[in-house]
Formats: sequence, structure tokens, C-alpha cells
Amino acid sequence: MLTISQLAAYAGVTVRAVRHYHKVGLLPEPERDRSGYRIYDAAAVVRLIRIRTLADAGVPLARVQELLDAGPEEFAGSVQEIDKDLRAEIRRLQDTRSRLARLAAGEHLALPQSVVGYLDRLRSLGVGERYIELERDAWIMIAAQVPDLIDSVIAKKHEELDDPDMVRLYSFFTGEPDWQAGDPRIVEVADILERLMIRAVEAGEVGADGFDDQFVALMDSTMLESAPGAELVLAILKERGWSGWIRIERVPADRLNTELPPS
Amino acid sequence: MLTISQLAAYAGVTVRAVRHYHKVGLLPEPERDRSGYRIYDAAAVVRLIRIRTLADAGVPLARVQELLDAGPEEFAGSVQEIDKDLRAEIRRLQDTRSRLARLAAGEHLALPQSVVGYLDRLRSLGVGERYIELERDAWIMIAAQVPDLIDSVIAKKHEELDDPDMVRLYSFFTGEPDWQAGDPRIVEVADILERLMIRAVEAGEVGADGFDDQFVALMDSTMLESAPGAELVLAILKERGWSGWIRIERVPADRLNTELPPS
DNA sequence: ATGGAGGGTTGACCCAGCGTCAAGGTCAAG
DNA sequence: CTTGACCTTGACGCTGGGTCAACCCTCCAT
Repeated sequence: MLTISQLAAYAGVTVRAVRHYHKVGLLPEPERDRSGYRIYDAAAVVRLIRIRTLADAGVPLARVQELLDAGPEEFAGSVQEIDKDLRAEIRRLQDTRSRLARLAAGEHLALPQSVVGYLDRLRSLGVGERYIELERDAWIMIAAQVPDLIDSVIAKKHEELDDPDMVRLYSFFTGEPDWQAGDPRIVEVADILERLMIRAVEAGEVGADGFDDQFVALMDSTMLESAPGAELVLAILKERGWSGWIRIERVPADRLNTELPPS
Repeated sequence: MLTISQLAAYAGVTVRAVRHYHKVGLLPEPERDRSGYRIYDAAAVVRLIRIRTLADAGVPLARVQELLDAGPEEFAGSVQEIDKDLRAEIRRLQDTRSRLARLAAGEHLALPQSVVGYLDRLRSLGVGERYIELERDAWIMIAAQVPDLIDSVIAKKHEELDDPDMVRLYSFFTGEPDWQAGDPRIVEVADILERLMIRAVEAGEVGADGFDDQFVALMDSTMLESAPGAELVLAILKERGWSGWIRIERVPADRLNTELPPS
């Protein structure tokens, strides 16, 4: 008669594995000697070897039971099913591999190539890295929100950059984003923005943009928090009858001078 | 500001996943409002999206951290390493698939083809299924014990079966293994066995067989337990100066009439 | 004011297949 | 008698969360 470690050695498994098979019911619990040790016979060795043979062949332990008791036909059927699972898993991993390869190839962390190109264009205009990072984070969110529209949105942004006023606007963002109240650039920026807004309204480019209100509010508040000067610019524009930041709107006259919505 | 479910929705993950990332330290725990709710800002959305981007690409969560903080070079290196892991896993699964295919193709549960052929030959000699099962279990253990030698051992067994005495021996095992004391077949079997043993000793085929003593004892005791007549046969042979079953030995004269070793 | 719906919170168990302590009982040998 | 090797049960860990459970918070309608 055998102890558990002898049994395990004969079948080429660990003691822990044998006890695990007892727990999941694959191997019946044997008799104990008077001190509580399990004592095994050769039949246990045989059953354990068969369990390992199946397990080594990739059969999940949960299905080993049925296969051990199966006749030749169910056996073949179950094996085919297990092979199907294996094939599916392999395909999944291969898919993962190709995605990883694409990620490494260039899309820098959640950004589609078109956005990377747009950010590069901003850089070439002299925009500072800190501002670029703000833009980048915004674009990450937008890309996650509307992945199908992102390329067309970026295309429109490129068109906007053909407007000299837009280039002038970005030319203000070369240094650190730490503008204080009283900075003369704030009024200049507001002027440029207003001109851009007027032109956008005239071109009929204002209205449904595909984002929901919550999302717009989130983007607005983020911008306001990260760029100290933004609030000041917004205040000036508000006096002149504009609201919004990401989404531009003419404020009706009767709502002028009301509070900004809570961020 | 966002609640956890809003954050999760923006990044396209479940609330549970977000909390999981908190627990494993991938996403810093944010402030709470006075009622204990977590409140998130847009930066959390961005970080969460990046986490998901990497995780979806097959990066294990444990490595996402380092990749988020990595510069472009470490990034590329880590990605390559992850890809290596993926390739290894795919190979492992493919290997598993082919083993499963071989298992289904014929090696009937832990038995190499040569043994299956040998058992078939026994069957063709008229040996009963019950005896075949006993043999089969024994061969499963032997094959697990010395997988490299199994084919040559079987080849030797086939040679032994060319001996008419061996065929005669097996011809006794056609029915149920329930021989009682006094059965005349017992003496006949003992006679045949003794002739075979004598011939084996003369041919010098007795001695080292590659099995350790424990293993031989295990096989012996199993045979004795499963076949009621075996004990009786063995007793007769012992009187005539033989010991062992699986491994045959001439017992020196001074050890005659001692106890059988404990099984 | 109260009740219900629809959020949120922590905590704990679940999946596979064991590895790895922990804390203590048993056995054989010197 | 001691030592060291082996046995026992029990519990936690890993991956990436899913799925309750039990309870709290907020808002809306009555």
C-alpha cells in the first residue's frame, strides 16, 4: 500500500494535486490508516495516471470526469468540443497579438493616427507641450466617445487651422498656461475667439455636434480647471453674449447675466 | 464631476472593473463627496481609457502600470516581451491541441499503441475481458514508470508469446478470475509457470529489469488482490523454491519457508 | 413625511489549478 | 528521546473581474 507521496510519485504529479483531485471529486478519497494517513492501492495509481493523461492533453479538469466514464462515441464528441475551445482560444490570442502590434506600431496610447497628426501640426505652430497635453487628453476622451467620427472631426479641425485667425489664436499658447487676470493677451484671445465664433455661426456650423450635454459640460469644466486664463476669457465672451467653450452658443438676451451652470 | 458609473460609461468599462483598478493601484482613489461617493474628473477618464487600451491589447494588468509611465524605448521593449509571452502561450496551446488529437486518434487513455496491440493479441488467444483489464492496468503503471522502455518490454513479451507454454498458460484465463482452493487448474498453471521460469533462468533472462523494488512489490500485491487463484499458485511455487510474480527469483535454500514480504 | 426607484458603498464568494505557507500530528531511525 | 521527513487540514494567492448581499444616499411623486 502507498502513501500519498508515493502515489503522487508513481503518477508524476504533486501531492497537492492529488489532494486537489480528491476535493473536486475526480479521485475518490481512499481509506485512512489509524493515524489518519490516506492509503492507496494500485487502482488509484491507474486512475490518477489516466486523469493526468487527459489533463496533460488539455482537457479541463471539469470534463475529465465525463471522459473517463465515456464510451468511445461520447469520448470523440467531447474531444472535438474541447478542440474547438482550444482553437477559439488560439484565435483570441492571435487577435490580441495583432492588436498589440498595432499599438506598438504608432497609435500612441489610445490615440488614433489622425489625432497624432493633428497634434503634430499644433506643435509645428509653436504650441507649448503643456497645451498639447491638454488637447491630447481631450482628444483621447473624444476618440473614446465617438470612435467612428474622430477622423472626420479631425479633418474639420484641419480645415479650421487654415483660417489665419485660428493660427493666431494658437500662437498665444506657446508658454506655460498660467495667465493671470489683467494679462492683455486675454482680451486679444477673446477678440479672436469672437471673430471665429461669428464666422462659424454665419457658416451655419453651430448646432448638433454628436456629443451629449454631460460630455460637453465635462470637457468645458476640465478646460476651465487646467487653464487659469480660460475662465477670464470666458467671462469676457459671456458679457458679449456667448456661452460655451467646446460647444459655442449665442445666449438669448433674456438669459444674459445669469450664473454659469455648475461645473 | 462624475460618479463612478458615469466614469465607467465614458471609458466603456464596468463599475466593478473601475473598483478593481483602484484595488490593484492602477487608478488612484479619488476624493469622496460628503456621502462617501467617489467623484472623478476628466483626468481619471483619460487614465482609465489608457488602461483599457493597453489591457484590451493584451497587456496583463500587472504590467499596465509600467507601460503607462514608460518612455518610448522601455515601452517598445516591454511590448516585445509581452508579445513573446503571447507567442509562447499560443505555441503551448497548439502543442496541447496536437496531443489531444493524438489521444483521440487511438492511444486509448494512457496506453501506447504497442501495449494496445499486445492486449489485442491476448484477446485473440481467448483471454477474458476481466483478465485483460488486469493486464491493462498493470501496463498503464509500467508505461508511466518507464515510458522509454515500454516498447522494448512489449517486444520481449511478444517473443515470450511465441512459446507454446505461454500460450497454454494464458489459455487458462478465459473466464472469470474466481478460482477457489482445490481447483485442479491451479496445479497445472503452477507447473507451466515453473517450466517457463526454469527456461528463463537458463536463458539468463532473470535479474535487473529496470524497476525498483517498491514498484515490483506494488504490482505483485495488486495481482494477488485482484486474482483469487494467484495466491494459491504462488504458494505452490514457493514450496518449490521460487519467489516473486512480476520478478522471478530463485530463493536461496536458507530462506525457504520464511514469510512473504509484507505487501 | 413617506415610499419607491435607481443610483451608490463595502464586503465576500466564485471561476482553474494548483503553489505555498502555517501549525501541528506521526513515523522510523539513531 | 530527539531529529528529520512526511502526513494532516486550512487558508491565502494568482487573473480579471462577475455576481450577489446588505445597506446607504438622492431624488421624485404622492
